[in-house]
Amino acid sequence: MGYSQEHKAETHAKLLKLASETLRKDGPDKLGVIELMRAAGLTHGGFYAHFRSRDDLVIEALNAVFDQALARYQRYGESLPPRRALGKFIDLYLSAAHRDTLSVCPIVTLNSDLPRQPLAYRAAYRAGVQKLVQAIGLWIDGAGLSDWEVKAADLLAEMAGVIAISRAVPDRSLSDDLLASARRRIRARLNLGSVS
Amino acid sequence: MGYSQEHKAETHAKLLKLASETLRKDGPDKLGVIELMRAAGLTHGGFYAHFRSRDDLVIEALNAVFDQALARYQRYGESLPPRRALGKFIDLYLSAAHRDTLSVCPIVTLNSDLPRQPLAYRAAYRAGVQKLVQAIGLWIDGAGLSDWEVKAADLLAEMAGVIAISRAVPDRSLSDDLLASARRRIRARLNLGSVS
DNA sequence: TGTACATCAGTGAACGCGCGTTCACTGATGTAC
DNA sequence: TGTACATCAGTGAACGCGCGTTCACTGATGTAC
Repeated sequence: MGYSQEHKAETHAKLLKLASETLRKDGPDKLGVIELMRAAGLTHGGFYAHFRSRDDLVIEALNAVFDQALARYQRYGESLPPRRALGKFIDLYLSAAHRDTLSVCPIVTLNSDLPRQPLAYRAAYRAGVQKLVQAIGLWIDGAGLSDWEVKAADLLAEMAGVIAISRAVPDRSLSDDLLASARRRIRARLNLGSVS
Repeated sequence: MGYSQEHKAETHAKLLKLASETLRKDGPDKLGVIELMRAAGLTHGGFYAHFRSRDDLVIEALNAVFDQALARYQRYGESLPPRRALGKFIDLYLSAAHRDTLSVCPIVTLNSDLPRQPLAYRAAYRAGVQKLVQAIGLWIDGAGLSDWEVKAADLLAEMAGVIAISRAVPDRSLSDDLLASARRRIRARLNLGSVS
């Protein structure tokens, strides 16, 4: 074999990493085969040694994007008790830094695109959302609150909405107020106190 | 003139109506010149008698979509005092019907696409969001609540987020609970009572 | 009132371009003897 | 250890396709006389 199995796996991983970045930044429609291979320093024909089709790539990248988000969020709460973890997660999610960094939470980046995409993409998206809901739900449940599933979905919904609007609102100080007000309100609702 | 001025204006209006429907349903990237003209029963070449470019079309359609939403929301509250208007708006927005009807609120439909679009599109989008915030703010202010601008932006953010997540959540009954819980919470927050 | 002309919304072939995919190939390396 | 062969990741030209845009045109109708 001209290339070892590890070499192929490495290339596949590199492609997936690049693809997930593009997906987060530019959405599923802009994730192109030729551009991806160029970014990886390869030529487009080689793509089909790694993925059966562009559709397969998008689905793998969707899964990767949610797995990355999940890992990041879990790192936020590492070695913290559930209430503290939840508070930290909320503060980081609703920070000006998150608002100003495109492409962080896949829900914010993909929520309006995905309902228009093919069924297979939507299934991957929904599975990703569910994984996030369940991870956040663990903290909520651990904090002794009831109805963790509804509360977790609610929390993600509200925070994603706030980030989306905070990016669209023309007035910077209104945008900052929006984030601060949402942080306060959500913390109060979940009995988290005002500072982590 | 082979065609009267009114005829041209009518065709322009028809194109804009079709374009805004496509924009709401399929997003800015899927709003195509050829498809639009075909839908209007015309051939693609004639497009340039009505719009200077596809970009101009998208921007006009963005404005139209927000104007339509604004008009619809204002119709909800017609001849109602502000508190009642606000309550009705919230109930209709967070209804299962809205969740199951794609393409109603432009914020839900466009929020993740728009940040990736050209500057001119984003400007139109932001202007539209601002118009909605101000219209909702009028009700909030009229209901005697402080900080109407933050509260209005907040309200739109949360409701748009809830609709987005309620569409992505695989479990139907969780999705319904999500809507009901958001309605209750938002009504309570704005002192609107539990029934309109 | 009747005729010649100008206007311009709409036509449809053609353009360049980028896309996803195919395919005959290359050539470095692992395997068989 | 040395040689012949098989493998297969990656190459790059080519494909069909749909896109936005251009452009010479058509022909129904308003205007000028």
